[in-house]
Amino acid sequence: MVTIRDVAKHAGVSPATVSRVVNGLVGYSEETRRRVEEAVTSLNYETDFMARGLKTRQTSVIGLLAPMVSDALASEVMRGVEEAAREQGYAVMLGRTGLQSVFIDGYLRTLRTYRAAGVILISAVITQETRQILGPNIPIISVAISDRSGSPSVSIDDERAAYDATRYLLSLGHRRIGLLAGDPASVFVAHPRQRGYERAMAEAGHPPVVAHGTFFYDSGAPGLDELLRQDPDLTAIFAVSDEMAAAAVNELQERGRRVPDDVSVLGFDNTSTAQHVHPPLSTVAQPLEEMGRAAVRKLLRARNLGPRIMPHSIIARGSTGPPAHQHPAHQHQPSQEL
Amino acid sequence: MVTIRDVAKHAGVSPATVSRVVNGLVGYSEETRRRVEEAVTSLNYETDFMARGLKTRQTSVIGLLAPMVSDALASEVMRGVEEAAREQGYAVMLGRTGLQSVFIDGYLRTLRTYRAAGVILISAVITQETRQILGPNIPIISVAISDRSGSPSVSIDDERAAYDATRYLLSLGHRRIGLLAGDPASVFVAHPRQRGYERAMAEAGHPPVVAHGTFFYDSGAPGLDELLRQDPDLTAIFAVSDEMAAAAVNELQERGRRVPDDVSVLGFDNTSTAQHVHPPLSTVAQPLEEMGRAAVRKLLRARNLGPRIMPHSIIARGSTGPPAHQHPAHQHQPSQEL
DNA sequence: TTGTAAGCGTTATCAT
DNA sequence: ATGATAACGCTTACAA
Repeated sequence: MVTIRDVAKHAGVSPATVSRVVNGLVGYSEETRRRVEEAVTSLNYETDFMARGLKTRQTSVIGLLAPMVSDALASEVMRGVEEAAREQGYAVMLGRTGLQSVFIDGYLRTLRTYRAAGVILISAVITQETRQILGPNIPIISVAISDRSGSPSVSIDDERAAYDATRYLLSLGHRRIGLLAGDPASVFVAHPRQRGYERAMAEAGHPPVVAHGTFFYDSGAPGLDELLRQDPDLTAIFAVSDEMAAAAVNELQERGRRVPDDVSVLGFDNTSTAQHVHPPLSTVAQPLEEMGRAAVRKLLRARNLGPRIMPHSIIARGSTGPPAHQHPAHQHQPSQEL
Repeated sequence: MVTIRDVAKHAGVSPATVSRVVNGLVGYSEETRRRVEEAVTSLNYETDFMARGLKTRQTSVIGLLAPMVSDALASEVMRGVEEAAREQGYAVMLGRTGLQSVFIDGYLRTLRTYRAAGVILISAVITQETRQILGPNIPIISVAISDRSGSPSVSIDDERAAYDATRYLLSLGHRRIGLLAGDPASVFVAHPRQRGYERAMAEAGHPPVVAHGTFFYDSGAPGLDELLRQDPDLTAIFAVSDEMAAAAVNELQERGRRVPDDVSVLGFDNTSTAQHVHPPLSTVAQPLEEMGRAAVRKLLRARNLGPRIMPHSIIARGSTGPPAHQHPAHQHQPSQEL
């Protein structure tokens, strides 16, 4: 292995000077710089991160903790994180965490002993304990989750996004809109999304119709079933994840109902799943990749305080449209544009 | 920060002894062990990986390089890698690589200076250059790619799997089977999969019908179009990725053809995509997660030589069935079980 | 502008 | 069975 001393010898300077040049500090002549750089390339020298880390008490690694939940979502964020990290010269250390915080603690500890430059949490909330394990020197930030604690975070306004999405369905003329919600106990974003829906429905004077799923595909069909049991005349389904929405579309068609002619379906997150169903899913988009990039930048800046809210948007694809007509027994409602 | 000296002092022994106990080496009395362990827990001591890495020239880091291609596939493998690594006390350092090897070289260098314990390559092939950058001390292994070079790898037999898949379609009674192939130039598995299909078709005495896509969803519809142009009477489509197969299913239905009644569709990889289409995709399954786990184990064993072939299987779901009947102009072929 | 030297926290060698 | 001590390769005061 070629060390900094080898380079120093080759360039005829001291190790200290080599270190200065390599790290772009000040305090050497142009001529020296040239000679050192020549030596570096000709010897193919590379800084030993272990030695540097031991000395500086910092490494260029960013810890990235992602849950097993909604892989497609985490994948998008990860892409953004990885790209931004690479551009800034950081490596990404990956940990997959379940819903249990058992693993997350372990990872946090590992990250601390590796002297990580920072930690990014996808779809998980920063607790007191989290902060405590990490100690005061390692910053942490959460992504894609509406954090109410005021901790550093990058996310959309989930409540508002769900509200807007419901308004969108309302503006299409729908009145009987069912919510395929998530389990608030296990997934944090479930709660604000449900609140947004309920607020929009309340404002419009329509009763909410809610069933709970797990965010995963498998829970979509049973959830739809439950919704339809509560109100067989639903003309629109709003699912808080694309996977559940996709399952709803497929199950609806299985039952002989056309999408969107008979029932509209709206998803959430704009993951790749949304485009793989037929018709493709209208959905609420989060700028996932950009959120990942933003998280890295925010983490690495000194001022890493408070939440950062990113814009959401509603992408209308084929799975939503105006309602055909209400159930024969009910009054006919012409579709209305808002 | 609490160091090994603090523990030594607390336990009334030397740092060397603490090190021996912590690392489970020999050379200390039962009584000493007890005292040291008490000190470790009561001081909450944790080994500094940087210092250890500097000294031992090794860290418990496994580098994981995944392409942007077919995210769902990489995700599955990653899960297996991450789990196995954690169980063995290793951390995973993630790099996403494009199809270009530009990034991969950079990551390899980073991994080397971090003194990684080993490197896992998903869907990418180990080249001479790769090996050279890594040096002789860091083992590397590729996953989910049929490597012909004899380098360490974990994969299925892609040629054989495609052959078996085609035979499966043949056994259902299909004669006119189109292949939605991948681009052999950009994705390595494309080639053996195409060969397997061609071999099975040749043996059965049927002409191959081939169109090329990119493995991604978007290339599915155009690919199907091309296939149907070559032979409008195709009764089965075999796509070498689930994404292309999903696109084919959707496009087929868009054109008013029923799946599988009019046309059967078979996918490849058994990613989550396969279950999100309607009807759910029959597909060729690779034990992706298990392959990830196997890769970690193989990497960490001393004897890490040659390829390891994992079993593939064909999962019949709703998208395949016997052909209804041939084109009216042709002879009727009763469906036949093989 | 440049060099010397003292660690960073650990492990490994060599005594005892 | 245990302890001194010397590295590992780097950064950083402090000197010059």
